[in-house]
Amino acid sequence: MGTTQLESVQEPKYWHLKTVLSEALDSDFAVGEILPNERDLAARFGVARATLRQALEQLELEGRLQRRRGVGTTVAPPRVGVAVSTGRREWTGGVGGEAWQPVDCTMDRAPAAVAAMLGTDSTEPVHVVRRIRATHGQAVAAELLYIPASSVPELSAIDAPAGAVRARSVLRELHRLGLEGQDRSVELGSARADDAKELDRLPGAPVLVVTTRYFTADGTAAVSVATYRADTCRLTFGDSGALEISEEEQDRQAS
Amino acid sequence: MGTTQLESVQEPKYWHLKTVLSEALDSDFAVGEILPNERDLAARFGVARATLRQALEQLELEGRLQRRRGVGTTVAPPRVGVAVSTGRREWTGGVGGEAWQPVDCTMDRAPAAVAAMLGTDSTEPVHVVRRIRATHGQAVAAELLYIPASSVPELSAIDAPAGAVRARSVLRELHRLGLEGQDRSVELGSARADDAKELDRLPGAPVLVVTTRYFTADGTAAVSVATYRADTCRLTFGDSGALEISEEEQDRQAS
DNA sequence: AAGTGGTCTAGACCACCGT
DNA sequence: CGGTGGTCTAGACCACTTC
Repeated sequence: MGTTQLESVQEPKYWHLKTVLSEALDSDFAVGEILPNERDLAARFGVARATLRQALEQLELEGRLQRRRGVGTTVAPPRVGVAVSTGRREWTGGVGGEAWQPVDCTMDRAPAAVAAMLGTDSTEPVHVVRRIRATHGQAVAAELLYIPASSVPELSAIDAPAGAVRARSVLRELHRLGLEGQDRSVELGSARADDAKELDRLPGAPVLVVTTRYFTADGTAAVSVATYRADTCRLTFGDSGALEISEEEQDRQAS
Repeated sequence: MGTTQLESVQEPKYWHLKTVLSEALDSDFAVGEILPNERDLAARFGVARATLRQALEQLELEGRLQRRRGVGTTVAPPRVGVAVSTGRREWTGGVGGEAWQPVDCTMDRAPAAVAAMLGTDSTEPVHVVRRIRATHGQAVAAELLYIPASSVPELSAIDAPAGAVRARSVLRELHRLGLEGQDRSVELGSARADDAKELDRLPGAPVLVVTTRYFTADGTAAVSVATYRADTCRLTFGDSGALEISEEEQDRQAS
């Protein structure tokens, strides 16, 4: 051998640990089952707790585990597919478990990045609608919708009472515009404190940030920034007439 | 000693640290600039290196920083938008920086999850085409394309030499089928060792996993599993005639 | 060889949940 | 209250890159 490297490259302990645990999850555990606590697990594998935690963090990132402070670590169900399709009826939203639920509506300055997309002055206040999306009774996404007052001129005179009621009227106005198209992007982020609270996660939890621009003939009418729980969600996109899997079908497959 | 009276707020140190660093990145650093090393930074902020690292990890996750072992920590450029659109000409791919580059083609068993989507027996070997996608000279994604032999019957007799040449001929056959649609999903994952190597990252690095099913009239013709670097990529989807931003435009905006 | 980030340890205390 | 995961420390050594 001499100068050549050892054939078995040294694999980090936490990586090997992750593999072992992953296989154990497949064979020895059922969804929802509680794992031994971190101190016991670390002792069983003969590693420090920090090392064990590094493996658990990876598995949680991959949606295999769910950890809750004060409770324990459980085996997570498969990720739920969430449709982020070219939704024609996006604003209204069905009454089923799929719906966006308006929570609040305020008037505020848009963040610089959003103002740039809207093509407005960043000091000009815009309508900010907060919506929550739930599936199977679980909150999966929190959204902030930014709508320049100029996009919904009818509303400026109304000045409805704040809260969900006003949110709905803004959405109604927006729906009335007749949107011509949209433009989406997805990237990884970490949950802000307010979003984390809505999603029942700790601040900094990994999220998929979906940014959508809504167009009318006049230009960008609104911008949405939606943060989806990365641990529990798989975003699905319906392309070119492909069959979009329905919620009911998913439930059947799961059972 | 333990905790000093760090304000009355119970904000974790690493979280506060992340905020401070993030603001410093905005004001005091240019893209590409090298930060002080972790030991110095930790000392400067009066925290343990592990705590400082927790903050850096978050910032790297958000695409603000780039860390390389043996080199240092640098300020990352804004994430590059990568089109994952309803690509009609997906198989061929232009010659520009946007292209998928075929690397290899083997015959192997598909993973169980892929076999399920293909609707084939998981023991039946399929063509496995490996492709790399690069933008601006940077590898951004690694893909495995699974194609049942039954989808490309013309090819079974040919048995071209392995490698990129065979990969290209398989893609050509697939292109000839006339695909009717596709079905995409995006989720968070961690890079396998082989993908990590292609993407110049460490194993376990966060990636966006884009799974695509390609349909013909007969059913699913192929399944692609592409892993994009989550730190450097923002996936963009062209919906319903929306303007897809071109690479050239992005470059102009960046400057 | 020197310097960087990556891994690992063995503790400690804190915040939160259930009982 | 006891038990859980979350944060934090002050070290140590390793793998890698660069000079």
